[in-house]
Amino acid sequence: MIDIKLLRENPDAVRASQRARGADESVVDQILELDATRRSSLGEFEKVRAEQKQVSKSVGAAMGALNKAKKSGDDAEVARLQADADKAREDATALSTRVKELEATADEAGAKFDELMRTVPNVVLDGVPAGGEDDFVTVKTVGEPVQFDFEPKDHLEIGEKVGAIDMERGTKVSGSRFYFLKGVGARLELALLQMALDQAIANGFTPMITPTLVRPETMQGTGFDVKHDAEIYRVQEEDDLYLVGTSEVALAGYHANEIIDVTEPVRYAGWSSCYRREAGSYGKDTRGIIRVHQFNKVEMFTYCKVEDAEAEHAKMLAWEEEMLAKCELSYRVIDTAAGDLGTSAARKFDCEAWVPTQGTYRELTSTSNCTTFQARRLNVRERGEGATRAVATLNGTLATTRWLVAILETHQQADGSVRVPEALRKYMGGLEVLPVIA
RNA sequence: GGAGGCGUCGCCUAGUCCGGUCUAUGGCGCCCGCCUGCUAAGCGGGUUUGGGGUUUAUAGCCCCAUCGAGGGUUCAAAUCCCUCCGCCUCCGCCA
Repeated sequence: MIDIKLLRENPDAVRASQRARGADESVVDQILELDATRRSSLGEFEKVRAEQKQVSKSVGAAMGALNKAKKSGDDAEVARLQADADKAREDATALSTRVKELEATADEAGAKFDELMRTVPNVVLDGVPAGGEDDFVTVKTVGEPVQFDFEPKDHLEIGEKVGAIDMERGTKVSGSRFYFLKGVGARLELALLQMALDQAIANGFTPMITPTLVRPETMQGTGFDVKHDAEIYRVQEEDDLYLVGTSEVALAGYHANEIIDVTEPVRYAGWSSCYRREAGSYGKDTRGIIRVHQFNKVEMFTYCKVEDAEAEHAKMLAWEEEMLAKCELSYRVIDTAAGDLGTSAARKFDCEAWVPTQGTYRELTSTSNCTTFQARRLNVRERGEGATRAVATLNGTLATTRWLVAILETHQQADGSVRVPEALRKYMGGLEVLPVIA
């Protein structure tokens, strides 16, 4: 959720952001109007409510005096006080009715306001390219696309040759886009994730193995729409739970409704399976493990002061690049255009690795600066000068199953074996080459 | 799965049976001040969070909500009723 104060004080900033995203600018004026309505109806309700409380309290006092008089047996006094009490009660009843009406009006105005506020995506940061998916800016390109003196095979063919991937049986057991990683494939993924976790720990992240089923409010707080998002798997027959598409969800929810100390950035590295329905991607990336329903990931997640967010974002990008370098991959970094940012992100950098048989760069990492947007929804705050305020949250990918695609293809050799990148060897018992077994 | 108990403003706690100065008690911790060579002790004050209003404005002041969450009953709910969430104990089942 964006900051209503920003929208009130600088509506043009929000309009500009909406324009850059290709989203509706008119919501700004609609919200300003609903905000005014909401505040005036709230004021009215509170005024009458205060009155009602006064009168109601006087009923209490009258009852007390009445009971005292009854005990002392003064009949004339009892009659008089009884009349007072009845009168007060009558007044209170009338006010109570009025309060209920005003409260209903105020609640309605508040609900309308909230509803529209929730539809507004995060305000993009200065420098984010305007436009849609194709309007990204390439920040830099690192390494050259690998050249082969033989015809390179795609990751699945290699994966099968070295006994790393079994798609056919994955499909048999669970359906399309499911797979088995076996033998060196299983080892390679664990090596990659373990290397990512070690790097994260070295950089001050606390390792976390997170829940992968979460409640609707956790999902929603992170910025996902559980009712309409076709990407989310739901477990709803007996339990109202949702399978996460990333451990970001659990890590963002971790400090929900808390006031935390972010004098220094609080960093978590989440290790989890991730689940995505991949609805609407029929026919796209159907071969191999590039687009699958279930994969594993090590994800960085930071809570920090909003002033520190951009610096932290740069660090996350650098850490992602460090991982790519260790895997000896060629890649480019893109600054995602406003219209292609998620709801929560104010800026997003993707690292895309070169995939030889596709002749293109494919996304391996994504790091988003969500500024205070997620924290406001999840109610994660810090103590500031006299008051509390929302913290900033950021996330970034350190490793995923998809990395195996780029690693297998980039480091393949003429006979179909695969050279293991130096940095990964110690995580694979010193193995230097994945040998051909089929 | 069955039966029961519990959830109070950082922590502990009074209040809940029987609704009405509860404007939620007291202690610990923490903050400010006083006192004192220093420290400790002592004394005084403060100490949930969110929202609205007032103000040039941080402050200050006024108001509303907040006793796990949400509904309900009532002039009035921490207190009575319902639903949900969480924690604990016992029994059963599975490992």
